[in-house]
Amino acid sequence: MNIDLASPDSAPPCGDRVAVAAKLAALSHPARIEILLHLAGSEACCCKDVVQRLDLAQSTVSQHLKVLVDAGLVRLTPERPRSRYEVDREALAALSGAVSGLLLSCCAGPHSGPAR
Amino acid sequence: MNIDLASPDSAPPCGDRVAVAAKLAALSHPARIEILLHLAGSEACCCKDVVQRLDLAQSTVSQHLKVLVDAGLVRLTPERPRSRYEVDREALAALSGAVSGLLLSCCAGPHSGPAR
DNA sequence: ATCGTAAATCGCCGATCTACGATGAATATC
DNA sequence: GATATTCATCGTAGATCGGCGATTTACGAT
Repeated sequence: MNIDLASPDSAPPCGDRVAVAAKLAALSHPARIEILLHLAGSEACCCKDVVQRLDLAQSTVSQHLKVLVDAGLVRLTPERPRSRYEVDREALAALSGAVSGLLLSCCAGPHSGPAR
Repeated sequence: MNIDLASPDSAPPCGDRVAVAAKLAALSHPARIEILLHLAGSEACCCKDVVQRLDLAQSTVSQHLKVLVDAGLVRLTPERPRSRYEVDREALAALSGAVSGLLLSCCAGPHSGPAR
């Protein structure tokens, strides 16, 4: 019943705690953070680039990429010679805002929360 | 957490990513997000409070709290009648900053340097 | 037609997570 | 002492994750 309606910032209310948790789960693996940073560092790159950089098997990297794509943090363009992966910068910015909103609201103290 | 990422050849913070990933893993469960918000809403509260709020078994809640404590997001004062849990606001603020920095740096584009 | 490459998928395993009930320890209270 | 409360821990079952090799798919090139 703790549905905070008065979300201060632009962050949408609470129904997305599950959604935020899902995206954070996608981010909660060092290899995937590494992949994200690598993708962000280049315009777009293919699976093999990531494999070479990460010292993981190709199948493993493909799985990690899939996790990121499924979470909506990375966009996949399945072109034929080689697929192109690129970070979804809007999604990352939105997630950044959501996480900050969540964490900072926890920092704010017992006053700001509607939980009472 | 088995992390053998490949070459630490990159100068940027790398042990850091593992630490951030670990904290995000602690946050990547809806129940733990809920717990964090609940703790943030009160000065300090005990396990039983959370149990009543979350409709989970006491042992399960205790486990979730332990995850949050181990991740350094919640402080535990094991007093004897009842232990006190409270959010570590500094840690949350720091994590917020780290995550924002990470995500926004990914948003910045093929940046730093002559990447084209 | 055959080969090689890039990527996705499958099957498998060990490890970890989530949840629960049961048990045990420490402290009040009667 | 007996009892109740609160919490941590143990053992468990089932699900999911992380990793790999092997296979499949879809091209392009020879």
